Amino acid sequence: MPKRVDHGERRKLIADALMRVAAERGLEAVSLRHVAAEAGVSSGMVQHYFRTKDEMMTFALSVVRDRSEARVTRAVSALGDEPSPRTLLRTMLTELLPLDEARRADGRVALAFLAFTAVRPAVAAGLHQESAELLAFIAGQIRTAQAAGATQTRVDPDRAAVALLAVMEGLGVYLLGGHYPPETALAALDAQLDLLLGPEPAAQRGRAAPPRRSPAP
Amino acid sequence: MPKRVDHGERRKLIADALMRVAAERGLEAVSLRHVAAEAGVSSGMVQHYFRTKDEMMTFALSVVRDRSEARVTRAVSALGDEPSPRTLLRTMLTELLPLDEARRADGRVALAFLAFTAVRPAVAAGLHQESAELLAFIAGQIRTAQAAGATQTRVDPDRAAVALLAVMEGLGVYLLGGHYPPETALAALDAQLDLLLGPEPAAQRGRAAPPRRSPAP
DNA sequence: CCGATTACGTTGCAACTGCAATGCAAAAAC
DNA sequence: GTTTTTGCATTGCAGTTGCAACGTAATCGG
Repeated sequence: MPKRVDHGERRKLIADALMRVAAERGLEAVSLRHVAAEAGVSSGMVQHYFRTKDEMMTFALSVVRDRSEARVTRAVSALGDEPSPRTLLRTMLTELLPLDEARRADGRVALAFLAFTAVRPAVAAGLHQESAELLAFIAGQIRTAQAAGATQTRVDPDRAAVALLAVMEGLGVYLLGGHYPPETALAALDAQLDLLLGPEPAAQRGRAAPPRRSPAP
Repeated sequence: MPKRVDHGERRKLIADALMRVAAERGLEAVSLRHVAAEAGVSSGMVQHYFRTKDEMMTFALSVVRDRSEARVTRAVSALGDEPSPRTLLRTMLTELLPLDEARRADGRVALAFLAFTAVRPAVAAGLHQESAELLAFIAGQIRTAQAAGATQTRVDPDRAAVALLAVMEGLGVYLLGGHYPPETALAALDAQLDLLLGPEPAAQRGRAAPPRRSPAP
C-alpha cells in the first residue's frame, strides 16, 4: 500500500467545507468546485473521496446529525449525575436551538437538508431513527417527572413528547427565519416545560443554561 | 395598446408551475427552462413576465403565502359564526399541516422557501409580518378562552401562542420528513390544545375536522 | 529494484444555467 | 393605413455544473 491517509478524516474535512458553504449560501450553492475551494483542496481530490455528489451530500448529512448529537451529549454530560427531568430536557432542547451564530450556522444547514430530504426520501432513513430515539427518551423523562408527582395535570407522555420536540423544531425554524429574538423562543420553551412538568423550581429561574465546564479547546 | 393579457394571471400560471417543480424535485431544480416546460410555455415567455429569476422566486414565495392564507380563511369561514377559540385554533392549525398530498406538496415548497430565505434574508420580509399577525391572533384567542374560564392553569397567552405556532410548524416539518403518520401529529396537536385551553368538549372528540360546506369547484 | 496500488492534480466535455438580444405577429392608436 | 406598442418565440453566449479520463508522484509489498 502507498501513502496511507485517514480516509474518514479527509471526508470529514470536505464535509465541513460543504457545511460552511451551505450555511453561508445555501445548499444550491454547494458544488464540487465550491466545496473544494472552501476546503482548500482540488476538485479532483473531492471526487477521489466521494465518487458522486450525492454520496458527498449523504455523508455531510450524517455529519450534521452526528454533530448535533455530540452537542447534546456534551451538554448533558456536563450536568452531573441524575439531573432532574426538567433540567435534562431543557438542556437538551436549548442546545439544539440556534441561539448563537455557531448553532445558527448548523441550523441553516440542517434546515437546508430538511428541505433536501423532503424531496429525496431515500436519504432520510437515518433521521427517522434518530427522532424516534429522541422521542422515546423525552417521553421517558416526562414519565418519570410525572411519577415524581411534579405535575397536577396528567398528559399522555408520548403525545407530550411529540409536542415538545415539535415546539423545539418550530422555534428553531422561526429563529432561523429571524421571526423573533432568542429570548422569545426561550420563554416559549420554558412555558411549554411549565405546562408539561409544572412550574419550575425557583432555584433555576432565570438561568439561561447551566455553565459549561470549559470552552472547546 | 395591443393584445391585452392579464399580467397577474400569467404570472400566477408560471408561479404555479414553479411550485409544482419545487414540490417534486426541490427548489434547486427550479430553472427558467424547467418552469417554462412545466407551465407548457416557452422560456422566453417566462422571461417576459419575470425579468430575473430572483423576481420570479420572490413572486412565487408570495403566492405560497397567499395560498396558505386563503386555505385558512376558507376553512375558518366554513365554521359559522363565533366558533369557540378552541375550534377556531384547531381548524386553522390543522389546515396548515401537511395532512394530505395537496398540502404536503405545498408544505414541501414552503419548507424549501424557508431554507431559501434563511440564506437570503432580504426576501423574508413579508413572512415576518404574517407570522406576527398570526401570533397576535392566536394569543387573542387564547386570552378569550382563558377569560371564559375554560382553563385552570393560567399560562401567558403570548408565550402560549408562540409555543402553539411552533408546535404546528414543528409537526409540519416532521410530517414532511415522514417521521410519523398524520394521526400522531394530530394527537399531539390536540394534546397541546388540551394543555393550553383545558380538555376539549366531548362533542368534538374524535372529529378530524369540521365538515366542508362544499368541495372545491 | 520493481510492478502494484493509492493519492491526488489537471484537463476536457456535454449538459445545463441565467440572461441579453433579436425577430416577428397582432392589435390598438392615430 | 401607418405607426407604435405589446406578447411571445428563438437564438446565442459566457459561465457553471457533475463527472470521466488521464496523468503523475509517492509508497508499499515483493
